[in-house]
Amino acid sequence: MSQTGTYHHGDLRAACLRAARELLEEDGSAGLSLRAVARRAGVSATAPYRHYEDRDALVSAVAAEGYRELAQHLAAAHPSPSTPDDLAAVSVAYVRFALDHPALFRAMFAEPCDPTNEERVAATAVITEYVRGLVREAFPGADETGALPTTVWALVHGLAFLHLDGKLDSSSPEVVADQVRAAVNALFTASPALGPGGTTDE
Amino acid sequence: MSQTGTYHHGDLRAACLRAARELLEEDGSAGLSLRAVARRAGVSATAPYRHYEDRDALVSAVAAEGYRELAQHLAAAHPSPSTPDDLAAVSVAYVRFALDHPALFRAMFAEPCDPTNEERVAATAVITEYVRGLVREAFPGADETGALPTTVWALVHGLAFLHLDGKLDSSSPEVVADQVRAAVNALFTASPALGPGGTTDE
DNA sequence: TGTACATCAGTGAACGCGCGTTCACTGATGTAC
DNA sequence: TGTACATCAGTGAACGCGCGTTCACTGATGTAC
Repeated sequence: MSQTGTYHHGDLRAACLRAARELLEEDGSAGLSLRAVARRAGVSATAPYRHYEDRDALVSAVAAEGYRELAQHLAAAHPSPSTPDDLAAVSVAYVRFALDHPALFRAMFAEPCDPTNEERVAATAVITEYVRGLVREAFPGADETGALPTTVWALVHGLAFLHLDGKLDSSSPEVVADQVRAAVNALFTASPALGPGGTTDE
Repeated sequence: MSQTGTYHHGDLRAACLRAARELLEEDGSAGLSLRAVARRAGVSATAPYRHYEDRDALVSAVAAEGYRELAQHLAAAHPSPSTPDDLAAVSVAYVRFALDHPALFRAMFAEPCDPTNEERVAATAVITEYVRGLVREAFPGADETGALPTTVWALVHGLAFLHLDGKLDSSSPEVVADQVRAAVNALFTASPALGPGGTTDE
């Protein structure tokens, strides 16, 4: 436990993760290099190799951490939503997370990643199940076809990405939140005027 | 019009665009370098600079082309949808486009891009308006709040990205299409069991 | 129709850069006796 | 409590790479007269 502070770092693994997160937010995924991480952690360029097999392993670790944080963030918004409004609150939290950690969110979702990394695959499975589970538990009856959880997730995920990419008005958190709530509402309240009935023309 | 084929290329601008597209699909956005494009076009490393100011300009041109093609692809699926089923068909086309051109689609949407490039900004505006317009014209009455076009777009966009990222079953085009239709249907047919009525608890 | 010349679209050498990764190494740590 | 030694976690030089971009250049084109 005696750290001279010079040679042995103490917890370089965690320090690398932290540095990687910072670089990601500052310079985007292009700025996330092993050498930059080492530099920021105040350590030689090759030191991180003691803790991560290669660059991909680091990126996957960052993504996995992101998934865990996202799940926590959603749980904090509402631990067990049971009404459309509850679900809207969780949805707002999802989109907010994306906007607050844009590069991290992109790294989590918008990058081809090797499915070799166990930690990452596991973390992905956890968040996937968590999100689906939220909807399923909120509306157990509505899940006959099984499409609802996916629909809700896709809707919210799409909002997150469109905001991230500047395709929607993200000028203030309130504007974003209102828009997310409106969209989720649209999903859960029918638009009677549209009733297709038998308009299928094929 | 007399091309020796050696010195003057003829239409290097277009050839670069084509090469960039190919590289994108083969190696992902990481493979899209100006030098690789030049190599593939059979031209010296610096020749592309005659046609594109820098790498970003090339990427933006690729993205802009992608937007135009996406719009054409959607129009081909259904030129003027007016029922939920029509809209579902267009939605399927949207997701299919993403899955058929994954790296292009990512370049179009999942990458921070400079808003300086006029061509790109314009192309973005066109596709945005096109997509929103589709929904608005299909259901003019339903657009009181203005949320519906965004909701539909976000839903479909989210499905595209979740599929792209391997979070949903994309094993066959039919499976994907069914899922997209189911999701769009869920949006346009209410789930009466859920009716919130007055469950807002805030 | 022929020629002079401006312009255009390429070339290729060169620059400096940061990257991932390897390697043999060495200083610090902690454990067995 | 002291010491020998295995192990662990760093170092730093070095490799080869591909990149974006600059520069002065040159071959081809086409137009004015």
